Parts: sequence; structure tokens; C-alpha cells
Amino acid sequence: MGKTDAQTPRERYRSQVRAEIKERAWEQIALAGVPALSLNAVAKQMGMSGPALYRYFASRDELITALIRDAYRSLAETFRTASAAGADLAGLAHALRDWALADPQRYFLVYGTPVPGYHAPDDITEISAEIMGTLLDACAALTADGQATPFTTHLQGHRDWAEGHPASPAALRQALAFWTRLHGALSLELAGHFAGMDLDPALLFAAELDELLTPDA
Amino acid sequence: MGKTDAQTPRERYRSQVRAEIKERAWEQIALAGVPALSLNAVAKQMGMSGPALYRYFASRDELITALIRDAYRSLAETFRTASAAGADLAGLAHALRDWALADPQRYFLVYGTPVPGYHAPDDITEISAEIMGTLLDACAALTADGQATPFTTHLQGHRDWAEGHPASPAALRQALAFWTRLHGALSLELAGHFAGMDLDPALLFAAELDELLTPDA
DNA sequence: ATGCGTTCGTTAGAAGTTATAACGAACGCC
DNA sequence: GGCGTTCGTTATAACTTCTAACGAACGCAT
Repeated sequence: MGKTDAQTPRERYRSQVRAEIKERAWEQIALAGVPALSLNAVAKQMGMSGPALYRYFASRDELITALIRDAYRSLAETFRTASAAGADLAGLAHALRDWALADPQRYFLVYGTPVPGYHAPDDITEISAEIMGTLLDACAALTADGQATPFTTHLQGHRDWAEGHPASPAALRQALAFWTRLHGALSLELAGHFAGMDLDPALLFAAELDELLTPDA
Repeated sequence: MGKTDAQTPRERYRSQVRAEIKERAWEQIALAGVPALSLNAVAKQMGMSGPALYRYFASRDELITALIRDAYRSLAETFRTASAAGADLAGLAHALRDWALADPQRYFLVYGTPVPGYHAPDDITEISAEIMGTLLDACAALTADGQATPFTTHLQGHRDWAEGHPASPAALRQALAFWTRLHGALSLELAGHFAGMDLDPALLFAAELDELLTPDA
């Protein structure tokens, strides 16, 4: 498992400091959201003064981008290990929900409000593709080809995003439904939109998952 | 229709300036998101200098709260007029999508990433309840009682949020599905998560809506 | 029409932020 | 043990939100 360990003491120290910076940043984000993340506050919390952080991250945006990348990586790994443990679609769904509930702001860093100007680096979109890949695997393993709908025929002609994945249009469609429906239920739950109503979000999530897995009622 | 017009010239001027401030703020938000909203920049754009804005909004947060309130009001009115024009669930769905596409950041101000500390004022949650109310009306008008599921029986016992609305559990469940599923598809579209994949978000939205309206396949 | 009080917009300033520049010290490779 | 790289510091600029104090403009009432 250990492979990338040819680190000089300097590199070792550097990556450790970078890790601690990100950790403190996550704490601040969990408390008051991304907008309230302050490099100065992080630096003071670590006992060093302001501009020292710029030795490790070129700018606030670069730090946030690194956090976004880690969030994607974390979700990809969650899916990967769940899938490796033999999880089916339902397993992936609960792994997703657990991952989201463990740190809502991390979830929103991946699937939350986008910044109009921002474009994620290529490696992040690659991770996103891997996530979609394991989801497609699970869908292909489970889905019997349903009847054709206008949307599935559209998917048959526009499956570039499957990247050579040998999934049927029905599987593609189910992967999209899995993604959008569970994100819908989950993001509204995490955002607190079910707060006023006395309603169990877990049951709503389970109901959506159930309708997703059984072709019809 | 005109009722609230007992305005002194001062009040008239004041509300007009407030409106222009919010307009400029929306422009900035559309360009670079809420975090980039700067009171100073808005003031300069209006030809007046910095702190003058504080005569109209006590703080940046209060301005943002006013924008959120306007966003909720706008969505509520969109639903209200659509419903008054005889729109069914599909009509409400397309009204929602049009409203969202007209200003994605406005949509995300309502349904996007929440700020951990923030609690919306009561009048905003009232508007939210009105939105849910018209949605429930449309669901009650259309939904035949489906078979009972664990979730619908749960809804039967936890229907406080319906606020005395005479909707069946099946109607409540469909309102929730309408909300979460369309939000799922819509928010991922608006956030650009379908960008890489050559996929028509309108068709995905239509497919989700279709599955929502036809009890099964 | 003329006070006179309220409201408005200004400038000055405090405290915070991101980010750069320049300097000194510590580190580690050779 | 030197010596170059890297690190952390302070100083500084430009920006932000927001408060305070002042002066001017406005409009209501007499």
C-alpha cells in the first residue's frame, strides 16, 4: 500500500502543515460555512501569523479548491470501498447518505451552490467521472432493460459521459435517477428544509430509494 | 389592486433607493455569486459613497436576507399565478424550471447551500409554507390514493407541515416527491454538473416529471 | 413662506480581510 | 561545516464591513 514515501524531511513537514491547515479550514467551514473561512484565523489557530499560510497555499481560492478536491476524493473512496465490499445500489445510497450526514458542508462543497465564475480543475472532473463510473457499475449489475422512453432513446444517442461504459440506456437512466433523486432528498434534508415539518428524512430517503429499486409500485 | 400607497415623498424615495440597491446586488450576485457581493461596490455603482447604504440596510446580512425574502416571494408568486391560470402539476413544474433558469443564483438563494448559523425570519418560512400549500393543492387535485407504503403511513402520523391541508397521505407523498426530485434534477443542472456529459437537462427534467405523474411505468 | 426637526449623504476612522514584499533565521543537503 | 533553499516574520497596500460625527437637504407644520 505504501508507495509514495520518497519524502525529504522538508517535504514531510510541508505536507503535514498543509494537512493541518486543511483540517482547521474544515472546522471553520463546519461552523460557519465556506464564506466565513478566514486564512488569518486559521493561521492564528495554528500559532503562526497571517501570511505564513501563503507558503502552503497560493491563495484562499487555492485552499478552497484543495478542500473541494479532497471532498471529491473522499466521496469517490467511499463509493469505491463500498462497491468493493459488495454493496449494491442500496448500499451505495446509504454510503452516500452517511457520508453526507457526516459533514454536510463537505457535501455542499461538492453538490452545493456553484460560484458563477468558477471552473474546477481537470483532475476534479476526473474524480467525478470515477464516482459516476462506480455508480454505473452498480446500475448495470442490477438493471433489467426497461421499456424505451423518449429519454432513454435520447440517452442512447448521447452517452459520451459514460466513457465507453458498457451500460444499457436503462442503466444510464437509472444512474441519473439515483443521482438526481437522492441528491434532491439529501440536499433538502441537509439544508434544513424539512426542519419545520415533523418528518423523518431517513424515511423519505428510504422511500425514494425504494421507488428507485422497484421498477414500479 | 393599488392599496398600500399612503407614502410620504420620503418613504417613496426610500423604497425606491432600496429597490435599486437590491437590483444592483442581484446583478453582482449573478456575476460572481453571493460571496462576492460588496456593499461598497453597490454604493459606488449607484454614485454614492460607501456607508450611505447603511441608511437603507443595517448590514450586509440584512440586505442578503431581503434578497432571500424577495426570491421566496417571487417563487411564491410564480406558483400562485400559474395555479390561478389553471396549471396542473406539470404546469407548476415548468413554471418552476423557467423561474430557476431565469436566475440560477436566485434559485440557489432559496434552495442552495445553507449557512450553518443562519435562521430565516418567520415571514420567510411563512412564504415557504404558502409555496408548499399551492403545491399540495395541485397534488390533491390530481392524485388518486395509491397503495399504502411505510412512508405514507408515516406521513399520516406526521402531517403537521400540511397545516390543516385536507390532502391524503398519497398527495403529501407526491408533493414531497415533486419537490425533492425536481429540485434534484434542477439543482444539478443549474450547478453545471451535466456540463461535461452531452445530455439535455430539459429531457431529464421532463422524464422525471413524467415518472412523477404516471403512477408506474 | 418660513422655521425646524427628521432624514440623508458625506468624510473619518476602527477593525477586519487577502495578498505582496523584504528581511532574518532555521533547516538540510553536499 | 559551509551554503543555498525554504520558512516565518513584520510592514504595507488595498480591500472589506460598519460606526461616528458632521453638514446639508428635505418636507411638514405653523
